Amino acid sequence: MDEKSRRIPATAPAERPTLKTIAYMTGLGITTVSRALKDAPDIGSDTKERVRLVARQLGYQPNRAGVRLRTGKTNVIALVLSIEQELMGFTNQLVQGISEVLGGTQYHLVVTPHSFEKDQMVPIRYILDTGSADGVIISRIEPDDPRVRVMTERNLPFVTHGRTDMGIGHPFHDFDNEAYAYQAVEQLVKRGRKRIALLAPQSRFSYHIHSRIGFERGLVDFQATEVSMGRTTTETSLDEIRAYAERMSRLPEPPDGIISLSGSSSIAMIAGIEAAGRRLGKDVDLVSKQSAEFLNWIRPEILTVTEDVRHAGRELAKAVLARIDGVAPELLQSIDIPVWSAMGPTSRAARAE
Amino acid sequence: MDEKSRRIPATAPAERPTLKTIAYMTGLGITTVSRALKDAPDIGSDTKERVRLVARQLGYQPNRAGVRLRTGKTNVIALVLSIEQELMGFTNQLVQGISEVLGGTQYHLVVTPHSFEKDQMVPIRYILDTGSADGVIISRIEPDDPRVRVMTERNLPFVTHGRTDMGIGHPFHDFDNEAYAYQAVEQLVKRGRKRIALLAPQSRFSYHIHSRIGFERGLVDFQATEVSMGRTTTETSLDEIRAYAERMSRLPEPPDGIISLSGSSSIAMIAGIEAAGRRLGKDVDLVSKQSAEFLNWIRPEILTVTEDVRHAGRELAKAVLARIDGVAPELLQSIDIPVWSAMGPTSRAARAE
DNA sequence: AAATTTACCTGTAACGTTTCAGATTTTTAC
DNA sequence: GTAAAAATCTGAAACGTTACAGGTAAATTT
Repeated sequence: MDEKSRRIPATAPAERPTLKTIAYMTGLGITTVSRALKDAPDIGSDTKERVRLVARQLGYQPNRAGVRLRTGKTNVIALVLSIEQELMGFTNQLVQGISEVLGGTQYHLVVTPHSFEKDQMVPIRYILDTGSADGVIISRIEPDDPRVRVMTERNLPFVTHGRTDMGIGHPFHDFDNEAYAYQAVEQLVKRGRKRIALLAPQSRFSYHIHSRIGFERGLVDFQATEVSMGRTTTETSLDEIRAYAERMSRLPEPPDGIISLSGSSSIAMIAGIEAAGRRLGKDVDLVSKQSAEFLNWIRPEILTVTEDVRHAGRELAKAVLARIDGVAPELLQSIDIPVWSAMGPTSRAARAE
Repeated sequence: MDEKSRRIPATAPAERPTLKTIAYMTGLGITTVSRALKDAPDIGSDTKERVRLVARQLGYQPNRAGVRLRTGKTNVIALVLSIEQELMGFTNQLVQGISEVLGGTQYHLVVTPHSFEKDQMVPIRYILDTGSADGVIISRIEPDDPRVRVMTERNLPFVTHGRTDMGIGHPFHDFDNEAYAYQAVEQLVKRGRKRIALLAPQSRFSYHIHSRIGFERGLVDFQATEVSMGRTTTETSLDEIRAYAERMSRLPEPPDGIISLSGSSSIAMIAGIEAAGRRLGKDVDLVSKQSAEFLNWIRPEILTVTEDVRHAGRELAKAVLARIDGVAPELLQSIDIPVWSAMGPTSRAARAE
């Protein structure tokens, strides 16, 4: 009775409205309200209108736990990431792109990282066992990918950022790394380069193979030769990449063209090359893919292709949503082609030097 | 009866176990099982042991929707991000750090971006209205931040990446930008620099103020003068930063020292400085904060402080979890101090040139 | 006018969990 | 040997939702 001992303090938020609230306010049954909000055919149109009005007025939002418990629908998209992902803005862009699409829907984005390559399956199994997502987005795809196999078997909608080679028609979005590598060779040969090195990802990834194929096709078509990068990949530590690049640059016949699949690796490459006294754009040309526009700020001479990861995020999100809605996997496959950067504002800086 | 028309195909996953399953297998009541798994004091210790054994055997995981519906506990931490966040790996690192901590718990990480500064409150209100998270992590903090106010009022556990000045004791983790700016001036003066410019974030952010304070204190203590950056901030587009840096570098008395609060801005600064024909380390020194080690790969001469955003992520996650567990906000406040990079491997590259 | 159809609405049950208020058995106290 | 206390266990109810099986009244058919 005392003012201070009230259950509900003055600042308490209004109780969250439920179907019951709306049912009470409209004088209808809970079922009717539920069906009205779903635009079911057996509800009168004026009733629907009335229910919708009240629902809007109250700011009704369906309780996700209720829906999930009853129907199993989580309204969650899981983004499964390896923590070894590229540093330079990749995840950021991907998340932004996905969110752009999910923003207009009831879906939430849950980010689920896993530590090591061995644990690849852990988050997938967790999602399968607990039913904690309606759809999954994975990256760092391998040609024969166990994650793809198990999600296909268990009928969990998913999309891959990258392609597999498993004879399973699944949704994917990919960047055309084959075309990139091929065109990169072409660009280098056009600049008179003949001895070319390819810094590719680890061989287990699908895009290693794609870039190798494009690269080798390019070597043949444009008549250049390969200089080996040894065991160095884009996953190698930057220090080691730098060291390797320096050693390679001091060879009697060093490469005069280098193609890199990763922006951060390129930074280390440049350091190594220049440490050996070779000059970019003069002694050697570098072609690099990047996920954020930054290499040309540093060295305008670099030929760059910026993979639009944000766009990839949008495509991936749209694909997985469509898959959840039952669209055939074959209709949810897309590939981005490389776009070569025109020399940007920094080219002026270069000329001024 | 026909093999093909069975309800449960050979590949069907075993039904997910629930408390009911365990109750049935142990011959106990559902309540008992529930209490046993929570280690409640009114359950016999041998019963507990038995229940735990069966639960482990079955791979029992509590149904999150059930828990959430009944208790309101979501087991979700929401990371609220502005899409204008720094490009170079910031989000990535933050997410990784948070996940590292959440990985050992029942909590999931939901990433909730919002588009514009105007919409700052939208995701917060959504979370409050729908109870969709047990805790919230926000960044880009303002001295008087409406998000902090409303979450405090409504008693929603949260932690800020940055400090406020509202007289509200709330959990935060921050980088000591004041110390950074102060020490940056010191470093520059030590190198004989006297006319110093500060590229700070927009003035509405708390860390603008902190860096200004440290900067101005440094100017006084070490007897240097300021060269204005005009309206240029770390949020200005890279093109404009470059243009401003170039113009500034062509002044009759250009700055001989520049302090930058953002790694990507520094790239644009460098481009502008060099476009004007000035040389880093010779005519002008640059001090920069960065969230990933990359500036010294590019220009070894830059004095860098790398903010360990991954560590920040861990601290933020730990703080918000502790806050959920009722730990006093005042005990959940931490500040990282600047760590100046020793010249790394690239310094060799620099010397070799 | 009766039978049938149509249009519209609704109560019950269930999803998996926890809280509450007991219930039963065993132990302790006297 | 009985009363009280302690130790263990449990069913019912509720969180918010939707599927199901039906109910009622009006409109249509015959």
